[in-house]
Parts: sequence; C-alpha cells; structure tokens
Amino acid sequence: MNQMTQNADPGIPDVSEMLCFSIYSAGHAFTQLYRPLLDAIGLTYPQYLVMVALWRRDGRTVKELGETLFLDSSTLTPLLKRLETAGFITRTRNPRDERQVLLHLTEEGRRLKESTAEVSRCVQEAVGIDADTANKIQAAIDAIRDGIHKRKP
Amino acid sequence: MNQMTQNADPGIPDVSEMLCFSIYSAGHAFTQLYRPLLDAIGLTYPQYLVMVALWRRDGRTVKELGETLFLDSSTLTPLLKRLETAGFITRTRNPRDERQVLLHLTEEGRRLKESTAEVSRCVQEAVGIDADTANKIQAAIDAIRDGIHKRKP
DNA sequence: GGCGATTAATTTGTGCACGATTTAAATAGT
DNA sequence: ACTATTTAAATCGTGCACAAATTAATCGCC
Repeated sequence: MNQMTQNADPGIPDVSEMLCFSIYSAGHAFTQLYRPLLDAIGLTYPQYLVMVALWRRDGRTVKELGETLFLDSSTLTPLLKRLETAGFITRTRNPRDERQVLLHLTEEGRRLKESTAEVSRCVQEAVGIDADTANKIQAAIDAIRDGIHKRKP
Repeated sequence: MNQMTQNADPGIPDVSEMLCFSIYSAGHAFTQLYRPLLDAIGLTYPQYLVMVALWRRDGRTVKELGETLFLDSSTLTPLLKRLETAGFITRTRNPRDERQVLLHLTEEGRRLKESTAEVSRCVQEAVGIDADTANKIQAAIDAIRDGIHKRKP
C-alpha cells in the first residue's frame, strides 16, 4: 500500500467523483478566469453577469433580473447599489408601482459593453472547446439545474 | 414586436446562453438542494465537501486538503475552525514541521458519515440522471476546469 | 371605502471565496 | 553558522449568497 492511499477509505467516494463538486469547482475556476479580465473594467464576475443581462434588456425590475439570474433581492440589492455608485446603472422607483425598482443603464454603463469583446474572446480561448460542444454540455447542465429547481415541493 | 423582447438587444447574448452562467447557476442550485439536507446534520455544503474529503483520507494538512478542493488556506482556515468548534475535527500542528496543521476526524466526525447515505440518495434522486450520464457530463466539466487552471501563465 | 393578505425591495446576520499581507518555521546558499 | 528565500497558515478587507425578518405599497375581498 503506497503513501498516497494509506489512509484512504474505499467505502467513501472521492469528492472528485461527485458531479456537484465538479460544478462547484468549475464555477470557482470561471470566477478566477474572469477576475483579472474584469478588474480592468471595474466589474466583479457577478456584476458582469448583471450587466450582460441589462445590456440585453434594459429597464427591468430587481425581481425580473433576479428571475433571469436565479438570485434574490437580498443578493442583488447591495450589488446593484455598488453598480449605481460606480456610475453604471440608475435605480429608480417605478411611479406606477412604488414597490418596484427599475434598473437602467447609464451612458457609461452602455459604453462598458464595448470593452467586453476582448473578455469574451479570452474566456472562449481559455475554455478551449468549440461552440457546438459547449452547447451540448450547457444543455445537460441546464437540465440538471432546472430539474433541481422544479422539485422544490 | 412583443412585450417580452421590446428592449432586447440582439447583439448581446443572453446570460442563459453562456456556459459560465450555466455552471454558476447550477452550482447555486446544488447548494440550495443540499442546504436543508445538511442542516439536519449541522453542516454547510462546503463543510460537507471537506468532511467527504476527510472521510476518504484522514490526517491531511490544510494545504493537501486545499489541493483536493481547489481552495486556499484563507478560505479553509475559518471553515476548519468552525468544524473544530462543532467537534467534528481536530487541528494540530505537525511536530515534524510546525508550519503544517494536521486535520483529524473526531469520533463524532467519523460517526457523521453514517448520516449521509440519505443525503446522497436525495441528491441523486433530485438530479435524476443515471450514473453513466453523470460521469460523461462530469468528465466534460472537469476538462474545462482543468483547462482553465492549467493556462494561468 | 376599508382592511387583511400579498408582493417588492431592503435590512440583518452568517458563512463562504479570494487577493493581499503577515507571521513563523524550514530550507538553501554561501 | 547565518542570512535570504521559500513555504504553510493565519489574518484582513471586500464582495457575494441566502435565510429570516422588516418596511412599505398594492391588491383582493367584502
């Protein structure tokens, strides 16, 4: 019995064999991959995802954004305040329903979009797989995520 | 042009089409799936991953554990202190190299393993895919993660 | 019209995750 | 032997992520 495995318990799976761990650690790897690229434009990775969502469709409420990103307002509120402080978005109460907060890009926030072509290119290169393969993996992961979300009861 | 897409910018991809977002949101879904199951035995999801690693092989250093989980000591130290306070592990300096901290399961920590069969069963049922499919997805995700880790320079 | 229930966002408290810095121990080079 | 370098943990500060509780506006129902 060699040094590496002398205390290994064969009845317990290694974390490396758990699907949840693969997803967990791959998520961290993406965060670390994005960090230096996004530092340059003053965003964190979750902030970048928010901006991508807003570049796609502006004028959403916090709730709508949360449904897109699967995040709730207690996560988004402080993050959105930081984006507001940075000058990338505005947060205004909806006059038609004062409970809602409407999110709008500022001119600076819209301009930021132009800086991200390089980010996407770097990430795509680092991931190093073709779009078709990526789509297949993604569909499988989305199905797992949606399956977990559905069976809440 | 319908209501849903009236402000959509076709030049920007939806977050839902980004592989990194699928992994990001699937990771959250797993955390939420595990939470109520692990609450019952007094662990968080990252703590559970640490325990799985230690059940597999006891007596590791913080560094070795970090290499397994892709986490560094600034994340692990406070988490391990909480596991120590909870009575599941001990943290002792290695007398042969006082820089290192050795991690050992307590009797209670070892006993906890018996409570996790039910957890694994629930997760497997929620994910709802066969082991073979899971392995294929996992291999693809691991390859992406390892590819990202490798190209640091 | 008024009031209980619902809804949207915020606040609060805990626990990761990680870059950067610090502390202390071991090792290397002369 | 002694200093410079390297290594392992811990510490510090910032920013998610989320449950639970709170606040305030709207809706539903009578």
